[in-house]
Amino acid sequence: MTKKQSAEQEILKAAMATFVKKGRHGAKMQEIADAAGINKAMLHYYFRSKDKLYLKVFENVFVEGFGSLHVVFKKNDTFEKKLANFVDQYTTLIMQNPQFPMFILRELSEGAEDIKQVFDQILKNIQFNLPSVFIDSIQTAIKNGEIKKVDPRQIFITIIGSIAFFFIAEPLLMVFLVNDKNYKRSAFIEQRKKIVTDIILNGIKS
Amino acid sequence: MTKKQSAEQEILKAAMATFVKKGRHGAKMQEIADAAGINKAMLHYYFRSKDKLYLKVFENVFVEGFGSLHVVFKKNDTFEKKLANFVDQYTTLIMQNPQFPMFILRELSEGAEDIKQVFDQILKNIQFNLPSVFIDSIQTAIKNGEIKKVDPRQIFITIIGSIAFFFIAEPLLMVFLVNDKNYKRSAFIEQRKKIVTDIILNGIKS
DNA sequence: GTCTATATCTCGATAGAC
DNA sequence: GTCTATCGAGATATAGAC
Repeated sequence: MTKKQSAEQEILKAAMATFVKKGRHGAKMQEIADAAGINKAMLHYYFRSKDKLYLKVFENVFVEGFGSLHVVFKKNDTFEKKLANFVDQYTTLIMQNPQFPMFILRELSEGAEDIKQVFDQILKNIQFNLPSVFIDSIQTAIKNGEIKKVDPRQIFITIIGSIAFFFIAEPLLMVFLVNDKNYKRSAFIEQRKKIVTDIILNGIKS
Repeated sequence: MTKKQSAEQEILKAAMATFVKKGRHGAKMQEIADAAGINKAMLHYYFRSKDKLYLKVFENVFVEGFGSLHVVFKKNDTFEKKLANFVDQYTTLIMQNPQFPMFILRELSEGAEDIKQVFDQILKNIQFNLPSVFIDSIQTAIKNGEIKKVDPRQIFITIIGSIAFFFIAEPLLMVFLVNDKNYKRSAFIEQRKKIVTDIILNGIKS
């Protein structure tokens, strides 16, 4: 039996799906209500306004999607294994919600003031230290002689970008990949994990 | 003297800036009119509707921003030089309009039907063959023994992603980079050209 | 071609019955 | 808590004078 969720949870779920797909202004309250199978007035009853609902969604997406990602880096291990592990885990995480990265980046790129404030607040609350954990780890690997002396910030961006870009650009990439009879999404993504790890590791190892 | 452009051109220019920044639904006609220094009614006079203006903007952004990019690959040269050249040129191109990639990907990700149709039409008209030129070039390099046997589609995505991701994610990355007193955007981007080229080349060379 | 005024419509929000 | 009906703001679009 599918356990009936509370109306509030149903709304939030539907709102996440709708905002993630269409963005802050593209998504309509009626559309969210329909997706939740709930009357439009209830959205206001539970969340007061579209803005408040939207900000709640943004927070949820960020925390659910990326909040615990730095945990992947806590192990003591060779940089090679840390990298392979991270690429694998991060890719797998995104695969579950392929539109999350685009949503976060899109909303930040619009530069709305209220989003900036909420975002700062989120970062404080969840102690989102992925970059520093990451960069510390890279610096250690450089000192150990595992990898070449390359600006850790650049390596960080290259790793994250190599993983996330596929999902961000997927609708565009599909235009070209879909001609390909060999294209199978899940296999391609699995292949991608390995290749991204290989390229970056070979690209920076001593 | 600044040569006075036609009203139509002024509108299109303002519409591009506004839609690129705020997206299809975030941008308002009044805002565009103000940016163009032209009465709002003129927007409808020249472009009939917001939808039509928006689709025109999408087409212009894509063609202006990426339409001629494959030209960079026409030279007969080593793969190493072709890659370095491409990274340099593509980065420089995006730097002139850093928000173009996000705009294109964002609008495609929303999956609106009219955009899909216009997009198919654009691809036919401009013969956007960047991926095939790219992939052919990679396949040749594999046969020559210049680089390892790696799926060219994956290499393509990695190269494009490594370049574009910085600009797509810039508002997010700034949160972390800005603490850094050493951070100078233009220098960072120049440094990035070299590092991306190095990582990928070392990552895949035989 | 350009502008003012206004019509039309979409959508977020609320009132009030149940 | 939930629903129907409706309001009102704001945005697109048009009419019509110049």
